[in-house]
Amino acid sequence: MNTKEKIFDVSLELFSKKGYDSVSLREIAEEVGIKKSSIYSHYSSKEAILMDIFDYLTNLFEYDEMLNSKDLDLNANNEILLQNPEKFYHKGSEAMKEMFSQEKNLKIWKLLFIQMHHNEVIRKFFQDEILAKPIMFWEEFFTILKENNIIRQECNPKLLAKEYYSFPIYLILEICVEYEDIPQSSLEDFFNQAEEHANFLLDCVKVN
Amino acid sequence: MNTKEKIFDVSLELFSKKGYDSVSLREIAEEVGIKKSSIYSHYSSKEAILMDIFDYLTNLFEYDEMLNSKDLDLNANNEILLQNPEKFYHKGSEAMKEMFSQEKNLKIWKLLFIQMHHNEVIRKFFQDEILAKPIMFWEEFFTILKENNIIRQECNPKLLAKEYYSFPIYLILEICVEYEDIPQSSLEDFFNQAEEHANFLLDCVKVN
DNA sequence: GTCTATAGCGGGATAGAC
DNA sequence: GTCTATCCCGCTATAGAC
Repeated sequence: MNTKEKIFDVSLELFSKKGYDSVSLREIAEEVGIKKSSIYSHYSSKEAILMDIFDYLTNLFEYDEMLNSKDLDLNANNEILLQNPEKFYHKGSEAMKEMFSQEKNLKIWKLLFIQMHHNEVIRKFFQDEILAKPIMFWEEFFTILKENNIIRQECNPKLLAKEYYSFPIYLILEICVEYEDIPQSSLEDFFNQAEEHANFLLDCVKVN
Repeated sequence: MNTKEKIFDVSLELFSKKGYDSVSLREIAEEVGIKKSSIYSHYSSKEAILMDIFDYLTNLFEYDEMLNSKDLDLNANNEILLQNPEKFYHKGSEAMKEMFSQEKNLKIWKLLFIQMHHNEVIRKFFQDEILAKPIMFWEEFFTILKENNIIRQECNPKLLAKEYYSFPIYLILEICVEYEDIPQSSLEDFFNQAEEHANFLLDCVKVN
């Protein structure tokens, strides 16, 4: 691993634990094993490191979207929906699990939680990618379930979207507040709770 | 209003917008209308201001708990529960609404959200008072409803507690991310959504 | 690319006149 | 209590030797 990659990794690690402001270049350099001025051979400024990490996040999200677009394009999967509603029914909870399957992802979430108030670009990203877009997806999801009479007609898809999504967000917040390094046991517990939530909510609203 | 109170108010305002680290004494002093060194006639350090604000929060929470203890002592209200289950049934949603009835309270939430990663004392407070204790309350709430056969026997009170509480937490997060100053219209929307959520969840689990 | 040395700045905090 | 002046410190960033 070259020095620039080390700087990147160490910075992500420290920023996600303490926040951008509280981490000094000296601290990063020490952890990497160089002097702080050497950082400027790789990055033009401290802010540039943060933005490099942020670009990485952005790409990661776009990559995930690309991967998922096949399975989660709700319109394209209408046939599956009509032929095998039960299978489609739990696609949501699987997607949610996948979202947090990597510890790295949770580290990124924590960084976003800590950093969004400081940096306008990151705040906007959080607002759009973490809050708004997922809610839109779930709303569409429940709308289709409703249209196809899989869930009860008195259900409000917009409400259900938030019912569905607020739970994992709460779990993430819980984890981020509780741990500096997220233990594996906590992740498994997280999955189980998310799964239980998905089953509960879907059972509540489905026809029959 | 005396100078110390001004410093307090200005600091709460600025800290909740930008976070403790990003606010300088110079900035606070300018807003108050004095020089930064004069702050030390009222507070021994910058940290002392934050801790003064934090003490205020702590008292506010204790005061709320005292006020609510009469109505929300679940054991003491068992009679009401048995005589008039419907009334008790919605006590929860009312308590939830009350929790955010003041704009000041939301400002405090925002401060906690921003600041909890920086300061260990505040992190602990957030973890206990904002996350753990309310969940314990709701778990007890749903346990009693279950014992008295008001909600279905297959319900898991611990899960329901999080189902119930994660929704308003999500709403608060949404508001904190979206606004510097929280507009009245957004607060009303908040109440309506919280109410809709409470009705939805309680309808889902009640017997009949 | 990495180092030492240092500039330049802004932060929190203190001393002492008024 | 408020001011001006100043101190000390740690920060980001730069210059220049190797």
